[in-house]
Amino acid sequence: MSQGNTGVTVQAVNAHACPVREVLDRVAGKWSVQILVAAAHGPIRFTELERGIEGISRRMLTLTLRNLERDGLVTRTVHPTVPPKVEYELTPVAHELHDTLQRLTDWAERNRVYVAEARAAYDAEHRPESLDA
Amino acid sequence: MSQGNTGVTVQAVNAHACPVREVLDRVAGKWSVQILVAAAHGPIRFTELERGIEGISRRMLTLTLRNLERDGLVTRTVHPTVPPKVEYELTPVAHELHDTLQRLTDWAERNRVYVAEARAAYDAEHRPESLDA
DNA sequence: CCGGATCCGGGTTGATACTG
DNA sequence: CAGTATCAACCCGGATCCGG
Repeated sequence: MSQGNTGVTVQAVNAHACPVREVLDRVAGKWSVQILVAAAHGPIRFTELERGIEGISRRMLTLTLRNLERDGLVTRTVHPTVPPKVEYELTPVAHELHDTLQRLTDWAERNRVYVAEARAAYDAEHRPESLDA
Repeated sequence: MSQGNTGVTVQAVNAHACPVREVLDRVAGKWSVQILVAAAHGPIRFTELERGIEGISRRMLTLTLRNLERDGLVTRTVHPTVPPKVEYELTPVAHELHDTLQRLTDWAERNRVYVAEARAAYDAEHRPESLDA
């Protein structure tokens, strides 16, 4: 448990800087946000998440879920039925975060093309991938 | 320039998922946000940033600045003076982002202790680091 | 003062196989 | 169904040296 493979987040030791990084580090994981979004509608099962996120591995799903649970963003409920059944649900705090995340989404939506164009222009200028000749 | 060390961002190929990840990937870099914050007040010089962020290396500062510029979030202005002088400034779009980021900060501030406690509780429960005995 | 280039370690992710 | 364990690969980030 010391050779780097225990968590999914980045939040190393730089949270001291500013609270912005603190929250970003918490959701900076590759899948955290998607899980938060997927579970926003209500309780959802492990397999449901796995099939709904498309591209995530069992390992990453478990790991990310663990961290989310650790931070008090999701609750884990085990139903001791014959075929095991575990449901994950967002906590109120997580719902607040999800709400805030949507504002970021708005920004992304609004400026998506702007950024894409800026990037294309920059690449055309600095990355001689295809010049006119 | 081919063995992985060309950029600072994460934005690999998973931006297709949702716009949330798209924006998060863009600022998920370890220093992006801090630079955005530091430059929010107005034009700022390279060295100013370097000394103001505390802990960032020249390399990372340059790299992050490049990506920010590439995405159209900052502008780079070179003053051909005797000692070179380069100033960076946020674009309007970046200012919007910065504004949105502050909402996230609010969330972080409000729930900082909650998360910390949740984490402590979880660790105490699942990580036998120090039991009562 | 500003920045590029290379070397190199460490953390995070992914694939796969195994278990209750 | 829900997870865990191991192995390997990849990318990010830091240190340092060199150039304008």
